[in-house]
Amino acid sequence: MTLKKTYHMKLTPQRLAILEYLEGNKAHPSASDIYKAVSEKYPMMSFATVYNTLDTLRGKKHVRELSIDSQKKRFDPNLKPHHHLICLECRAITDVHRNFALDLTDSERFGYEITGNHVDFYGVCPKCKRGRRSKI
Amino acid sequence: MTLKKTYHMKLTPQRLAILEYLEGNKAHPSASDIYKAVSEKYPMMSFATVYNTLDTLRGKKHVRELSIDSQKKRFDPNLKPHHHLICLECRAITDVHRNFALDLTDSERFGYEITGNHVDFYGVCPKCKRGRRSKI
DNA sequence: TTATTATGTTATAATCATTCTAAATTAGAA
DNA sequence: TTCTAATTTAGAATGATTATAACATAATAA
Ligand SMILES: [Mn+2]
Ligand SMILES: [Mn+2]
Ligand SMILES: [Zn+2]
Ligand SMILES: [Zn+2]
Repeated sequence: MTLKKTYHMKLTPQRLAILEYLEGNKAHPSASDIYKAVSEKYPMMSFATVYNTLDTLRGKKHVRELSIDSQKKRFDPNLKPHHHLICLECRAITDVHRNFALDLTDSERFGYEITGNHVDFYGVCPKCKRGRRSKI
Repeated sequence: MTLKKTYHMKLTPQRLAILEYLEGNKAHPSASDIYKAVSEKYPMMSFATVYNTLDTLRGKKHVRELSIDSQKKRFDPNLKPHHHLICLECRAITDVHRNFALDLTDSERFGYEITGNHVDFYGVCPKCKRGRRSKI
């Protein structure tokens, strides 16, 4: 009953499997990552259900949808406000938990009402740096 | 001859039309925005050429590709380092020219070699704020 | 200037992520 | 247990982007 109180949605086996996969997941998986992982354990799972569930979870603010990757949406179950560090070679995404005080002046605001911000740091992850060295 | 020196690529009428459209364009257009605008003047223009040209321009660092919009890539001919202010309702993108000193500590860096950063500010643009009010 | 050719353009097909549809199933309320 | 609105499913549809291969041409050099 506690899960139902938390999520405010019908708890189907499919949804529980997706939630279990997302719980504490720091990899920022895409819909197909989730489908691949979850359908191994639950082969009845449909791709549409992954999309439907992610859409419902996003609507209820249980996951954040990231547009970091222009190929596909990626999803983040970590709801604490935070930023990201992105490897330009392998597209790995790592959390940056720091509160940057980023305020715009009125003239920079252009009449917008600002509700939030997000910083992307770009670079090369340690794994890809190692890979580079071995190719020289 | 000066254009050729600037761009280091064959200058075809199609490319010149695209470059002319992008010159000073602050709207951060998508490939289809560009195709629509340019093919009005140059109806022989193919969609593939828009993609090919954008790819070439990106490779030569004459445009930046933005992944702000998860539906489609958007392109920015403004090469000065800057950040963006995004309307969550109409997806308008406005430039923010300010240099934020955003440095990560070693422990936040996770072994990454950091090459840059980009801040997205989210909010509602003045046009959409007006639209909201009239719907109340 | 003209011929040559590497490069660019085009229509079209292919691909990939995502959304839609409509029929079958089911979680949770009564 | 029964009932029903919500969910799942396979598959089709859509939309952005990329690939293909025949045709055209900008830029180079003779
Ligand atoms: Mn995260
Ligand atoms: Mn810009
Ligand atoms: Zn990497
Ligand atoms: Zn707006």
